[in-house]
Amino acid sequence: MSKLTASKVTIYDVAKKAGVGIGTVSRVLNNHLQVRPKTRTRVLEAITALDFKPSSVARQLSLQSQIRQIGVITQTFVNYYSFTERLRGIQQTLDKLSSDYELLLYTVSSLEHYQQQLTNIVQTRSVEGLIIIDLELSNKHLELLRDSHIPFVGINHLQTQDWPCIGTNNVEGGYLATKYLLSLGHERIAYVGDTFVEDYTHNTSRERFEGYKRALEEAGVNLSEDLVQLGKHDYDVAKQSAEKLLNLKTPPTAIFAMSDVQALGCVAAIKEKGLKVPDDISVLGYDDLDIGYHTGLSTVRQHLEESGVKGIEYLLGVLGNKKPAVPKLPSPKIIPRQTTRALN
Amino acid sequence: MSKLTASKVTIYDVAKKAGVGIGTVSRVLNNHLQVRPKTRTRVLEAITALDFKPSSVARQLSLQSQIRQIGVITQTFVNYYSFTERLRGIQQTLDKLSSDYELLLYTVSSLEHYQQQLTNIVQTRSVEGLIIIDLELSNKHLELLRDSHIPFVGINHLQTQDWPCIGTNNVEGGYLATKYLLSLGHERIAYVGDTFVEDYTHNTSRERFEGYKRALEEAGVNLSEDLVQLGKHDYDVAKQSAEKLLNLKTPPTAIFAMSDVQALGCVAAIKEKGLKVPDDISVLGYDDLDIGYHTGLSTVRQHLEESGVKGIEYLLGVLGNKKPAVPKLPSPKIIPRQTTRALN
DNA sequence: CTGTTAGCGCCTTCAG
DNA sequence: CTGAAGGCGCTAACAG
Repeated sequence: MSKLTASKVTIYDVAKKAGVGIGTVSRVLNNHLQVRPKTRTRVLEAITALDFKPSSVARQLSLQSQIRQIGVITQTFVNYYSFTERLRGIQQTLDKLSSDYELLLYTVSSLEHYQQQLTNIVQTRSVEGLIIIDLELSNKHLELLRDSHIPFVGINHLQTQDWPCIGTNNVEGGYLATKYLLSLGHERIAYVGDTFVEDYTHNTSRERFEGYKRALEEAGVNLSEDLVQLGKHDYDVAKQSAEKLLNLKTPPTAIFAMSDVQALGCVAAIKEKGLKVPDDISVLGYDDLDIGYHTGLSTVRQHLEESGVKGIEYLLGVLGNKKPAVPKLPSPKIIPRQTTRALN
Repeated sequence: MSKLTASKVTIYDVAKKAGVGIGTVSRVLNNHLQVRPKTRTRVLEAITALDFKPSSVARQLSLQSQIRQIGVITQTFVNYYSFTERLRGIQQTLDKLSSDYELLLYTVSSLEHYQQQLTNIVQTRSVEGLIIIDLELSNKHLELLRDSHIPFVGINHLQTQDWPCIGTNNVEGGYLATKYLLSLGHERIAYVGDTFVEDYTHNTSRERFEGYKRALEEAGVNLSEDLVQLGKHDYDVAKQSAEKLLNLKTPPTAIFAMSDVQALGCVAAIKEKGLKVPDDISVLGYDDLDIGYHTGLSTVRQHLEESGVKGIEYLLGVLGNKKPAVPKLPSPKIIPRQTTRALN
């Protein structure tokens, strides 16, 4: 039978209950062995009886030993493959470079949520640095972060804005992808990607589409509306998009999907239709996820894991008062595998 | 030119520099708007000049508002697919059920590291609850955690030990998997899995192998050593294992891999050899990862995401002083897709 | 509007 | 071996 009240139990309560001073309680708590076994047990009993839990905050303040944490903030696990590979880079590098920091994971599911999290982070200062993945930053919140003096870095795209960001150029990636397909002789090239949105998330799909458009223009190929399929970032949705494409009067001979997962959806649709990849239709993904490698998917490498590595390296540099330049990632790169081939 | 010294700057320093009292500094810090704009700016200037960063710890102590965190501890991103799906369940459910907690990610790379992390967690009490994924718990550390009164729950296998654990029965899973292949007429069934180890990680591979063995025995099928290929948990390693199997005098007609990733490695090896899945050889994975779905892999569902959901639900229950029973997961379940078929 | 003061819960001297 | 007292950095309530 323990008390049901949740009111804070402090060492004072424990000391009183055990009939000792708080100093003694503190000593048994920290295993300072100069405590007579008997009193020690008395204290221990009092602790369990009262269900006492020491306050880590008070302890830290007294000890002058702040727990150090680095925050990672991203969307709530939609599109979590690329996030995971980035996180892996972050985690492993953090492990290698410093054992002082713990990783705190923030996820946001809406604009409000995002803003609330940012505000919260700034106010509580629970985190010494922040990595922002796949998310935009409004001027207001940019200022907020700046004022807080909490170092931060974005990961996804090239640094274009006024804040440090690590990633590759999505427009270039889309451009390269499309040029690659063009070079294989394809002209009816479809684009399967996320719906363009103007919200708190980085508009990756639009950027890659821009590159796609530009490459087509340069090649003098008409961009036909019906070859552009936008939808939710999801395997099944992409599969449906591909089905629509296949049902066109003149279906595409190649599909450029803005992510590997979506590309796999397209591949599935094509196979279900009884067609072959790449013999009948080529499919090119984007990301170069591990699963792309595992499935033989042709894709565009955007150096996901490395982006995490560089991101955390940069942040640790700032925190260490070296004034590092914002690192650069290699350009996106075509990785041809077994889902693309030249048009006969 | 800012100071290079890192010695703590406090509000007292700021107050002195700005020629005001600490109360005023606190007020501008917290936007208590009863500050004359002029003094406000003075304070702000002092803050930037001194590069003052308020102590979140002192603030929390004063406000009596502990930041609440839940820890997730696991191996450092080997085998991160299943971990990620579990984490997704944890994260989403936490988001749904409570906005009070943040997720803290611990990863361990060795036994020492693991023990150090646990000790650290217990001592600093930085976390109010702990989810332990794919990791074992020695009696010593079990006691450590118990003494700390930090609620914890394991995720991977069925509760067999003396501590709460959520997961499915791996022996049963291996058994079902093998029985399924037997029912398709296969007898030369290979097992591709992780090397058996006795360390801090949960010995999942051995458990599934146990089930495999049992099913073969029951069916009166001889377990031949050369059909058992153990190695690192890795796509490429599994691929090599499969290559070895294919080079046997009498290769297997079916492969049971202990994970989807390894199963995909086997599939790749078979295809490279010019053989077809499942026409020539059946491959059965384990996990039911999203990528299994994406690739049409036959597999054993172990309810990964749901394990995360139940894990965090349980923990939140304990933290909320309801005394929840340890949740149970549905049994492992065969998910036949396109990589298994009956032997002709 | 602003300076001063009393804690927040714990750890660490310093006496006894 | 143990109790008492000061202080960690900050907030909030209280006088001015």
